[in-house]
Amino acid sequence: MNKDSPSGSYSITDLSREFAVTPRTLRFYEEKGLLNPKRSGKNRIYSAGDRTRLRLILRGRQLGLSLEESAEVIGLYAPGTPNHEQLHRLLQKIEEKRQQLVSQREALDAMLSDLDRWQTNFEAALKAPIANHQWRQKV
Amino acid sequence: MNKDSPSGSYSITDLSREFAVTPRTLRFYEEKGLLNPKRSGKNRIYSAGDRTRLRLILRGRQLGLSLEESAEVIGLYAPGTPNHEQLHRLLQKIEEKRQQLVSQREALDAMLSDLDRWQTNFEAALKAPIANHQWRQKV
DNA sequence: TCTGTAGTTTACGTTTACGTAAAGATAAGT
DNA sequence: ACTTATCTTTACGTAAACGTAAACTACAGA
Repeated sequence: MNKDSPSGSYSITDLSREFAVTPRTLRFYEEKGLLNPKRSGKNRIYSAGDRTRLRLILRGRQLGLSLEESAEVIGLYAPGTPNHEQLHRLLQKIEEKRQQLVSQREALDAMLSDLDRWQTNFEAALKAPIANHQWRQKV
Repeated sequence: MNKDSPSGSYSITDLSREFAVTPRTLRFYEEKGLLNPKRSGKNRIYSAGDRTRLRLILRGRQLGLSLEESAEVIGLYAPGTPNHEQLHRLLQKIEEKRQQLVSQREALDAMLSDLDRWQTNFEAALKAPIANHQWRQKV
């Protein structure tokens, strides 16, 4: 089945291409219970829902969620009547991740300013040709 | 040696406590060539420089750098005369990480807006008590 | 002297997220 | 009919970053 089959059904290669993952990855996600494609004989046949779940999983991955965490998240999209307590847990996890991003950005900024200082020192030293080469041995 | 020993020398537990890592981690970093503490007999004795290197490593870790990448980074701080080409590589790596953070933030935003939409639907459904429970089966 | 605390080395174990190889079935193209 | 592509399952391999256990040394205090 190619890109746009009748009302959204995809082969394993369709999805693996669209999302730039290997078929192995899709089978692995299934093995872990994150996907449950129907079968046409032995062949996997993915629905539009499966495709969306995959997108969610990959979105989680991009965020640094483990597959287990992603499973928890997509579990929220599935049930007809969502659980309020689950929702709370998810929002909490999202908040954690947000904090993590903030923290990472701080690390990045610290690194960049380290680099700036170091580069400045370096350039300054270049301008004072034979001068003292003792900036700081303090690494 | 406790927290403030003569001109900065630290035991393995000093550093592991200060940075909230296990001694095992410090030995592991040494095994990987990221740290090179002096020895007092068999015992490791960390200098202020070692401590700074550790901080850099952990900063990298927070950023999601591998130890190998961190090694590359701290290699830049070490040499008396830094390498211009190395610097370029580092700046490039930093830029990559910045992009990664941007991308992660996008994923987070997408997730949050998904959640918002979903939550809105949910609340709306609650207000229309016995109404039709067919929001979207499209997961 | 006994016990506790901190240090050492060596080495195997663990988790996550797949990669990769083997061996075979099926369908399409020539 | 033969080749090629795509699919399947089963199963072992891998890399990173430590954890954990074993077995031992060294020193400090009661």
